[in-house]
Amino acid sequence: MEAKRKLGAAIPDVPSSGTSPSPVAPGTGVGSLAPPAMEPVNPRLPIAPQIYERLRRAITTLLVLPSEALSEKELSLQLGVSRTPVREALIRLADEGLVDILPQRGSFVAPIRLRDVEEAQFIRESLEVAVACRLAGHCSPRFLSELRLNLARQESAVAERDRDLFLELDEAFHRGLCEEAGLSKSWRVIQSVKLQMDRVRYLSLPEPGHLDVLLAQHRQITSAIESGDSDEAGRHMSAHLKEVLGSANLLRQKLAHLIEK
Amino acid sequence: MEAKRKLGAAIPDVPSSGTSPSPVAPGTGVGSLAPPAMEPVNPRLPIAPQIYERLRRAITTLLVLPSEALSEKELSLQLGVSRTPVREALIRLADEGLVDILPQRGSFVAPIRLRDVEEAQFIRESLEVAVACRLAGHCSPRFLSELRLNLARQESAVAERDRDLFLELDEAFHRGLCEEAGLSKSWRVIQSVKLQMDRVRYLSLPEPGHLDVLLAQHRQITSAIESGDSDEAGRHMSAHLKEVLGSANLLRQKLAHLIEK
DNA sequence: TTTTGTACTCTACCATGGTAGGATGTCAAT
DNA sequence: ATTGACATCCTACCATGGTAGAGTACAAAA
Repeated sequence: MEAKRKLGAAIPDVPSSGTSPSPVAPGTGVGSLAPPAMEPVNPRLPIAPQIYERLRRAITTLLVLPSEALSEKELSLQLGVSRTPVREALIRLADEGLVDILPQRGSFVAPIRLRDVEEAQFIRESLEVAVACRLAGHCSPRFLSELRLNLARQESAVAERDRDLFLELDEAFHRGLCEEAGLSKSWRVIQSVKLQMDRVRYLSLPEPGHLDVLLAQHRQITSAIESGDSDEAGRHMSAHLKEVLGSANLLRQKLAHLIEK
Repeated sequence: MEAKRKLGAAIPDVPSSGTSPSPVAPGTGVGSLAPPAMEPVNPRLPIAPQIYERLRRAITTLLVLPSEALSEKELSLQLGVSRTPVREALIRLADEGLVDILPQRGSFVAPIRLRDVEEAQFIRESLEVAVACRLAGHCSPRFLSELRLNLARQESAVAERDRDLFLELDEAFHRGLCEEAGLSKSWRVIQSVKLQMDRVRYLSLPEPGHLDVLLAQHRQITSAIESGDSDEAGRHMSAHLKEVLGSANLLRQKLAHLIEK
């Protein structure tokens, strides 16, 4: 049974040596200008979520750029599926603000709207501050040790300049707080609005001291939660999340061609 | 050939006027096994959103009860459309937690999960408290007068015991705060999670003094915002939103057959 | 040169048929 | 009487064809 997938691994599934040999060699130009060259889907699993995941990744990593067209037909051809699951994926992406669907005209990668990024930051901060406040002094020892382990791994990631690993651990850190508080739906909301910030974040160059600052803030948040100081936990979380957006302002001029408004 | 409906229905239905009085008495239950009997769609407008809207209303007003089956085929027959837009509507409702889609088994109205209702309340409160804090002292005079007008209309609605009108004005009140703060996406999130609370709220019988309490809280919030007292605005908003959920606990026993966990 | 009408192209959108898999009822075997 | 296998039904899911509408390019008229 290859359909069983454990939850918790942030690594996307790799259909390693898929059952069906793709008739189209990816990257060799099937006739389009700049194909995203995404991996083919696994036909044994529900297709629509796979399409969604691939498109989401392609958009947040700027593999496809804002205002680029996302044709149902073209995508279905490239991915070797019909238009229906592609359409379902596009609808969901449109719900999350990553795609603009213009009826009878086409679907396009949404521009980076600074307004939306700032509001996403507002929503995330509002929720996570409340999560931190609620969590302060109500953690299981088991969870606190997990948190400390995560922080230790963050430290080694910083030491090794492994930015991708750090971002992964960062995500696990914040998700863990929500789940320990029994607020899984809140994390879903955060994740949804965070997509708007991810594109900007992906562009922020690895400034040397930045990760150290973030790690230090993670430690402060953890300490405040552990000691049960609700206000302090909220303050540190607020400062931490403001830090993330700070990099966006630095990019404003540099990315004028990608940003709207 | 159900596609040949081009010239038939030129009658413009009223999509979201909101004031359509539902003839369903909340306490008596729907009683019969009668089908939802929803209005037919307008084929000139995009169909899928119309289906979504009708189903959302039917679920939040308990016209269809939890764990009831929502078959794509059956709904498409009842509404006179194909299964595709029905499916798209169901997917969106599943995203919002009002429908459970079990692959290859069926789609069902989600049970009222008290956990989810409480978390929806948490999310809403976190966001709206932050909105109120941000808004305090930063309102245009024009908006404040609008707010006062809304409060006056609320007062007359309370005087006339018009609960539906009050709920409508209540929604406009909270939405207005978000929009004045330039946080339209936040309102979308609030609206999305509020769906979980709406089913419970729809069941709360009209206790005589309840609307007066809510109105008084609206006034307190407005005053705090007007005077620029951020903390006070947040506190009043928090108390106000906690009040809404309070009725849920009263219903816990009464609705055990509708509520899960 | 500017404006307008028109044919064409491309798109999302919907209808509809086919398919795989879970659920259930029936019947035989123990 | 209980249990197991099997046949049937029903479901979501996907593939695919058709349709109307918005953009666009070009030609004709002012």
